[in-house]
Amino acid sequence: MSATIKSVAEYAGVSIKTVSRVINNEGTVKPDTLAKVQQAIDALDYRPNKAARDLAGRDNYVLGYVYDNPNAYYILAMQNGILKECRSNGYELLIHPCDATNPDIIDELVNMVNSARLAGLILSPPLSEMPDVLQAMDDKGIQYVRVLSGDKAPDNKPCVLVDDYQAARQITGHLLDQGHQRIAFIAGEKQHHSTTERQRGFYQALADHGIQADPELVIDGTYSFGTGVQSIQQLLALPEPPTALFACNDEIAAGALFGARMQGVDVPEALAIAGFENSPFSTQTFPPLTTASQPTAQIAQRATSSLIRSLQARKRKAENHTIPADIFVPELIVRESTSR
Amino acid sequence: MSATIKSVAEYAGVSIKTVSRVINNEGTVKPDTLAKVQQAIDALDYRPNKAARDLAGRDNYVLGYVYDNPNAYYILAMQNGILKECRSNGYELLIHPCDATNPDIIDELVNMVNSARLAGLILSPPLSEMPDVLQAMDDKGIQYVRVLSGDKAPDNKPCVLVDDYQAARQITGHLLDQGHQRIAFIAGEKQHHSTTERQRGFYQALADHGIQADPELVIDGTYSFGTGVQSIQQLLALPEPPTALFACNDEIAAGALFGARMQGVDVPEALAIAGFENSPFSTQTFPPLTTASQPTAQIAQRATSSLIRSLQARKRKAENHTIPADIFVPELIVRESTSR
DNA sequence: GAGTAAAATGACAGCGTTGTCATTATTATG
DNA sequence: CATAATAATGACAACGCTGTCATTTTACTC
Repeated sequence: MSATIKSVAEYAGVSIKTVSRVINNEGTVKPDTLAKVQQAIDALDYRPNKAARDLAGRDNYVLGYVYDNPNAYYILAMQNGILKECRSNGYELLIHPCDATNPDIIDELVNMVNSARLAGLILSPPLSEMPDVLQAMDDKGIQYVRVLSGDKAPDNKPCVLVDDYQAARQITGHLLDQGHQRIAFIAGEKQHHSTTERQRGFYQALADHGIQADPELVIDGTYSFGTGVQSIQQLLALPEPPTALFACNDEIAAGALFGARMQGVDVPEALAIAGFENSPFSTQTFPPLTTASQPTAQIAQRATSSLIRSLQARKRKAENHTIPADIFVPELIVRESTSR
Repeated sequence: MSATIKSVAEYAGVSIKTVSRVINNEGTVKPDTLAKVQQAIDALDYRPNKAARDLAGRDNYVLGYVYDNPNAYYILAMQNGILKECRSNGYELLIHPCDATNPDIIDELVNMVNSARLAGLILSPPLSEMPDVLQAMDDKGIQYVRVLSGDKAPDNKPCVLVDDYQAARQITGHLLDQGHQRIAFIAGEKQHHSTTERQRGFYQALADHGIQADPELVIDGTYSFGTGVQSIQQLLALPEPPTALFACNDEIAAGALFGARMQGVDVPEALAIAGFENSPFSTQTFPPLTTASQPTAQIAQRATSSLIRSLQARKRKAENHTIPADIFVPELIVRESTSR
């Protein structure tokens, strides 16, 4: 039988409430009392019973990860990062897949948070970028942290930023450095900020080099292999086809690579291709794809840690405890698909 | 405020204990009482409070899903299926990614089960196929359910079977029906039973048609795009190359498709290619891949339900409550990659 | 050193469920 | 039809913790 708060209290010669104060860092315990209790906790190898805490306390020590994103690798990496941080802080994770296009999505989320008594929510794109969802969470007083694309926080609510703009600028810059002048861009879903940010970075890099973007070379699509295949056909059929392509993600890039091969166009000799996201398969294409790597698990971990800290701060009524937003810049990974 | 067992009891006009009996499937409730309670539960949208159950009861209502599988789609599908069943039974899910090649894996698992007080474990390949892991679980009295490849249960401990053998036989049969005689096979990791079962099905189908398998046409590899690319080069370089290929999964098939194109070999005209698993990208290759679809989420759901039932049975001391193993046969999906 | 404010500690009632055991309704038996 | 055996239901005390509020101890003032 494992130790309970009662046995710790007896061992330390204090009341259970004092032990409770110690384990919750309430800070109103005298240093020598605290030492006694700490020692008792260590001696008995006491670990608070989560079920009892949840039942007795106001909040549950459970965080929620809500996602709707077709990219399984991304979700899993997020999940792993969140999990890691949850574990080291005694929190548990509730996973909730959902459909962001569902008109009742807001009710669904509010319901879930209430019925599972979640302490807070971790939101990734596209949910983290839906104003009405965020508004509803604010209205209901539900704590959350967002992972979103951008180079500065849109407001002062907790978020972790992924600077797709900067990374896209670097990738495009890399292509330009290789001597390319006609560079095509294939976009993903416009609802994802990542797409617009990457596109913004693309344009900025061209501007940096004094190059006027050719609208014919910019194609809208979805984050899919199919988009890559179709778009590259369209691009190669142009009177003056591009010599390089920046695809909004690796799946599009892989599709474009496939499409180019189908038309007998050599990569990278006749066409350089860069992707984004550093998906596992980006090393398995022939040639391997130049891409940008976002440390998704690390981003998730940071987001979770920031959520937990703000949760604890709120509990101690430390009102204006603002946590500065972290920014991650995906790192350029050069592989053979853009060799000279 | 969400409904409690007390409000359900009042609504149904019974005692809270009777409601408890209903939600725990204790089976000693009269049919019409049960109906009344069920209706009250539905009307009030009651969901048992996990913390209270955990605290009051002996076991925790938490299941664990332990996985080590490179295929993100598979994991996510499993997870969704498990989650669905967990939710409808008031269980929670603890996700635990791990590395099956880690020598301390067994300690890691036992530790995790104990410290999180898990009620049971859901194991998928390759963990579900590691005898020492299973042995350790048995020794420690940890309940589990396995998802594994096979056409009959290897023992009488709970499992859900995926009949890769039968499905592989069907795919190979489909290729044979198209008139192919020289059919190649590319295998995945031999540690995965799915590989050996699929290979067995392949051989059986050939034997069914009185064809002797040519060892030159059978290549060992890993479940990866790269294996596909390399293997197909090797196969096409043969004096008498195959006219059809059965790849052990879609990733290999996609690689083979890519490799064939690179060599100027048309698919399906000069080479028919079939994969396995019905991965999301199998519709996005050109041409789309013939494959076999395992309803992974459904399999996971069934496995979870079987675990939960056996957990409840054990609780009621119903000693020899054996649940027959479910068998799922993946379904053949014919697409253009094997058209005549 | 008395009086007061503030800090530290404790007593005790829940939280929502399950387990135990007592009670009541139903069925089977002679 | 009475009685025993069994099935169905209920009353109530835990489970281990936190919140509230009362009480005690300490620090500070004049």
